[in-house]
Amino acid sequence: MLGNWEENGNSWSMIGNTSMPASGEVVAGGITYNNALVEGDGICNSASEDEITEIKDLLAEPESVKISMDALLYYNNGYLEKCLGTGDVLGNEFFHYLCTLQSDIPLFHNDLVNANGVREEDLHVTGGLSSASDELILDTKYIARFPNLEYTCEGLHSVNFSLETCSPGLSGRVIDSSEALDLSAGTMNPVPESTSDQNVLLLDKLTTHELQLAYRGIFGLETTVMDREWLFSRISLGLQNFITENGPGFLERETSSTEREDTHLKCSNDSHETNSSFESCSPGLRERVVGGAKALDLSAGTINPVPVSTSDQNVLILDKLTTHELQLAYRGIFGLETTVKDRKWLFSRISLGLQNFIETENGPGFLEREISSTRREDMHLKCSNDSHGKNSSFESCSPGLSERVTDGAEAINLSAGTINPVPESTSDQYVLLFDNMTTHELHQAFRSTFGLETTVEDRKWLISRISLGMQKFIEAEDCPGFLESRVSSAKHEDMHLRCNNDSHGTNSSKSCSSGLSERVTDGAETLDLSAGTIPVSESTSDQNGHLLDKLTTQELQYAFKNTFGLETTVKDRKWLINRILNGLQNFVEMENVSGFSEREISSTNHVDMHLRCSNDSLGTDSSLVDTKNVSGFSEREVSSTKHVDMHVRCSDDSLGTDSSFASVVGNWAKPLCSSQTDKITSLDVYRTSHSKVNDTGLGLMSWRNSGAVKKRKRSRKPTQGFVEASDLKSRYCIEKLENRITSSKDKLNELSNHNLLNGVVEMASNCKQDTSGGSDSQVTCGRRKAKRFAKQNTSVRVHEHDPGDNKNDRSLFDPEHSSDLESSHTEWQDDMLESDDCITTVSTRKDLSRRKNHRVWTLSEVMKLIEGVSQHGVGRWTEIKWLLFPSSAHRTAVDLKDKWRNLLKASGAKLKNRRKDYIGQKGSQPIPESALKRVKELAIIHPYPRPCQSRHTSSRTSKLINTALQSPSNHAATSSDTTVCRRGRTRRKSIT
DNA sequence: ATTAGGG
DNA sequence: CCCTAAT
Repeated sequence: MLGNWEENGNSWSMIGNTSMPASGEVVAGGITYNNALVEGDGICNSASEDEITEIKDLLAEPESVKISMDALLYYNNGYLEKCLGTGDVLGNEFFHYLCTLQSDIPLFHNDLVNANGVREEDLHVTGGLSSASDELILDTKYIARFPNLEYTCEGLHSVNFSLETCSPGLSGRVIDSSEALDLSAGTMNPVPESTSDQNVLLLDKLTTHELQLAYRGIFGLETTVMDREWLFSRISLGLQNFITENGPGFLERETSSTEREDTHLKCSNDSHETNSSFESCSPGLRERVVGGAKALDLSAGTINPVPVSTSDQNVLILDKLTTHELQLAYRGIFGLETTVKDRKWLFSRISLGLQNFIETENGPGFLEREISSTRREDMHLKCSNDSHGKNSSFESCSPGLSERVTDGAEAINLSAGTINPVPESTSDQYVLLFDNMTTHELHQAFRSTFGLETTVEDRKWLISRISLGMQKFIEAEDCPGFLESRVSSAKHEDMHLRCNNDSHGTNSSKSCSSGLSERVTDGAETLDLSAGTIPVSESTSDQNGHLLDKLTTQELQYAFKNTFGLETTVKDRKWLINRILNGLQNFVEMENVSGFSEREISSTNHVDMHLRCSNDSLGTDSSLVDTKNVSGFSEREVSSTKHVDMHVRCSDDSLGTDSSFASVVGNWAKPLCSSQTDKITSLDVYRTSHSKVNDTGLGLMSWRNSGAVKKRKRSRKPTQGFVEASDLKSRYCIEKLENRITSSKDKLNELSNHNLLNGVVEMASNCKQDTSGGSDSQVTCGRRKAKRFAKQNTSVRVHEHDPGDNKNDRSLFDPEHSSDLESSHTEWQDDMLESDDCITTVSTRKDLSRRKNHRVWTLSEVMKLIEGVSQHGVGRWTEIKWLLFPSSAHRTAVDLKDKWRNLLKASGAKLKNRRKDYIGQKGSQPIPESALKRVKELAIIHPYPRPCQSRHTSSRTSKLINTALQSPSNHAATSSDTTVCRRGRTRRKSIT
């Protein structure tokens, strides 16, 4: 025993270096730590007394219980299918396992850096445990019991690699310069082909849940996103970052540790051909901010609407993190410690950070993945057709980057194919410039760039970050002035930095401005943030900048605060304008790409926008925009009562015609005169309107400025339908908002002086015309139209809708909401193509109160349900609904439950009186045998009704044990097992 | 508010 | 899919 110590109530004990049995590649001379706790994401920690006790108790159990330890490990490592009865523990609780950890270096706790410069956090198994310790997890023989102490996981030595190689700082750690990544040069993507290829393949083989775990391992964030592509891309990003941070060796280690070299990976470069055409995805996308004074055109043709499901989930994820975890995430992303407690601020920063990764570090390929991650396979987005299947490879995103060498002269090439080609000359000089700066100067530059203090000493990191930041400046600004000012501030006037717009102007201005127009309302101006492509086009920034130019410095500061949530005292107008433009740009992009910002926005302001655009099969673009609760945008600190909830959706018809976009954003920034005060409550106004739009795809912008807005207090709760109609977060926000509004009118008035929002937009909408629709769809469509019409003509009435109406009346809003409010692609598709047309009114209108809304379950829905059950277990219907059907207004938790019940019947899994002749009902879509089989399996793993939750869940472990005991065997659930498991409601009932 | 279960 | 009881 080398020593014990305590920290924060946790005790660490360092024991001798001999207790770890050799098993392959044991680290020579390693030190073995007892009672190390390895968290699910691979972070090592010391075990608390309780945890040690729990594990000890567990080990004291009879042999028969040992399986639960396996289950624990499986669970911890994401092999859910091997983890029995995880239903009860699948919440958000993590389980840790206690182990003996071996390291060849002393290990300290709490971020202390030891003599070797290895911090605890660098023990992180970067690939996620699932890949890092396969053998440990897969083979329980590695779980051996040691006579005198705790569980020892021999396999853990595999974790050691991260000890050896993960490095806190780049500077001293890049070993082989020939291989090393030079952050100053390109920052991104000098990923060796082989590496990324293998990586991708590797990822490909992981289950979705494993991907989620990998995600967690990398980002330290829990994710429930099911979309594999999304996960791929995120994980890839994360790995990419680790590469840059930890040196190139990482991936190889990662790869080899998985022992999956067998597959060859090929990187197809085909995809980058299509990278460039973001604008083709959404040629006319635009968003409008409307309001008292200005219209904000946030349109970004670029980034396509990310399905709300994703962003919802992201938001939920972030939401579930503690503030401290958010701070950690922040650190992970920005490399900066933060003590900011403001969750919203953290949200936004983290979101921005992720966004930046998307934009600048990974190139268009990522975005394509984003797009593809929407699962809108049927959208026929031109821009992603060919490529998203190949999103796997980094180099396809940035062909040639891998060849880049890392000498400073190579410069920062962030262009990654198509995004923002920075003239090399510029970036070259850039890098040289930075190289000549002192660390302190870099700190200053960093501060000026990001508005954040940093104490990071790593020059390369700083340079890369600053470069990234400057890159954004370059994009957003017409330029030279900015760079020059930077230069001079860095006392390097001798170097001329030039921003050669020519080199990238091509892809920006033209495509960006398609359809852009400056809107003037009420003598106000439009802030046009639109950018057809990622880079902020000149025209864009010109326009916006122009607009911003007219603001006073103070107003700019105010806008800055609204945008970033940061107070600034910077007087430099240009800086402010740039930052604001960038920020707004980020908002747009984030909104569309990652959706993270939704949280940020929604938690403060409330603009609930639902944009939909679809093309009919005749090729005529039609658009529908439904705006709800357009109330505000910006000004978080002051108000915190606004909510912006934007959902942009776009779809193309099967003919692949371009989709058009329309959007609305609330008012922005300009203070209202006090007479407009009450208009701040415009969020209470819920108006929609329709109009047909031609294939300009842009023509549907119509809005009312605040003066035209009818104000109305929402005196009642919205109908259920309305509430349901909004997807989860907006729902929450709405409710919150309502509360706040009613409770703090005064504050609102005050706010209105600051003016946040007051616009209401009416958007034209056009019911999708379904040529394929027979009479059925016509009926449906007609119904929908009727509803919309009703809505249109009674916009405000929506709120007056008597909540006491028959519940079924929610259908009045349902379709609207389900199609307009959802942005989940899948959902939308379901709605538009399936559900909508499949809604059948069973009874005639005579029996309105009794009518039955029958929506045929689509196969995709069924699959989602199955996936949901497998993930969350039976009985967590709400959870499943939120996570997998986040935007389906129909498909309530009850529906899911019912459907599952039916699936059980159909699958032949025994549920009560199973009728074999159930089989498929005619008319309904046949469920593939494989799916039914899956259901059957799940029925075994997750007995239905699910077992009652153990009452005594005092400890996580015991909870898990209970769970494991309830389903003793995953390998072969015997009938007796099942019986044991079946102590659900049925049984209780029989007892009663 | 959510779930189980009957209809 | 609806409804209700139970929690």
